[in-house]
Amino acid sequence: MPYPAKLTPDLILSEAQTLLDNGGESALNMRPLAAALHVQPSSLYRHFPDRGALLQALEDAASTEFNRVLQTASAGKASRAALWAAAEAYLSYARAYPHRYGLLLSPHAPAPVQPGPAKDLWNTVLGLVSALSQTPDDTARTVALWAFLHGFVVLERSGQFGLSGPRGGFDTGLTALLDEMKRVAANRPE
Amino acid sequence: MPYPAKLTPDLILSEAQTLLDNGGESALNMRPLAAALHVQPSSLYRHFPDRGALLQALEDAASTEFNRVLQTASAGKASRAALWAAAEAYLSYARAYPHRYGLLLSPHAPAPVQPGPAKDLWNTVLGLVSALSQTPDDTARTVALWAFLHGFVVLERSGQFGLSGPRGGFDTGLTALLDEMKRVAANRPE
DNA sequence: GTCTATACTCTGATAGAC
DNA sequence: GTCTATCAGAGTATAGAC
Repeated sequence: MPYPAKLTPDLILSEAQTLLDNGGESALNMRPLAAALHVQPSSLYRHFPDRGALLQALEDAASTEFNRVLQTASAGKASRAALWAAAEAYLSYARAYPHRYGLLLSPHAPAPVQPGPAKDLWNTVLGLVSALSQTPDDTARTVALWAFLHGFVVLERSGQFGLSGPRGGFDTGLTALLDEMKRVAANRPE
Repeated sequence: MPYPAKLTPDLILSEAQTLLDNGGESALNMRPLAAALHVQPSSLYRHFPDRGALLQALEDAASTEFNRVLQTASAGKASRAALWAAAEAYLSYARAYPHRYGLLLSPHAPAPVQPGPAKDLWNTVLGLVSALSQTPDDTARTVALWAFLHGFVVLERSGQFGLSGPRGGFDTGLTALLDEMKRVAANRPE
């Protein structure tokens, strides 16, 4: 009484996504994945050359998805509101899908210098920041904002804050960074 | 012709520190550690009950060391200069000892809510921030600054920035956060 | 294209001789 | 207090039957 038992890349990826979401990268192993698909581990290798290929596929999907989330959140808003909304969406996504988010900034993740989904994601934030600061290609402020957002996500997740403080820290820090961008824009046409 | 061959907790910790610094937590394993000490793996268990105890000892040492570094860097400076110096020291330490730093913010690290070395570290930064913002127990701004610093460290390390931008992002972001603290202080006696 | 069976390497940890 | 020997488990990946 074999189950559907027909393996396709998409079916494998779907189950792999579930394992990733539940237990993180370290829980995405070939044996449990095969078990969840009612298949022997060796069968997976007919569809993906190795575990790394599986992770890469999930990583690309997460980059694309995350990028779309940020764009949707900021679409049609004025520059400061757009960036604020994107920042909120950033936080929400990282909370909702911590392990997908973790995949995006894993050590082996390709730097966003090379074309690809990660680069697209970078460009989305770069565009929002540059619009607010009215500074073309404002990498410095993009880096600063991204560092703040990522650091907040990581610290919050690791429980390094107590129970108080985190949310206030987010609003305070974000306000400080966005206000500075706005201030620069005001002084720019000088 | 056995080597010094006498095992002490400090000797073990010293070698463990080397392994950690070279390859991170995942490189700190009992077999390589024993080999480096010219000893059999089982011998280590006479001095440490398990691997976790070893990691905990290294983590406490790193917290204490890091705290001392920040205090030394900021000692005797005016509030803004003190905080800026501490931030620079934070970055330098994380760059110089990435794996010790990584231990401090590992998922299993105790939240700085409980007394201990981690709490002391938190209090150091909290004190510097509160002095500048002239806001007692200013957890929100401490969280914001810490998030920024940690995020910057992580992103820089993972190569997520290109070759340009990082350093400018650090100065820009730090300036924005510290200026806001100073501004709040100015408006406080109101 | 899935199966059985297995090779290989790594991990932490323990029992008991000396 | 270090040793030999071993347990028990994890992991990725491959060969070859069907």
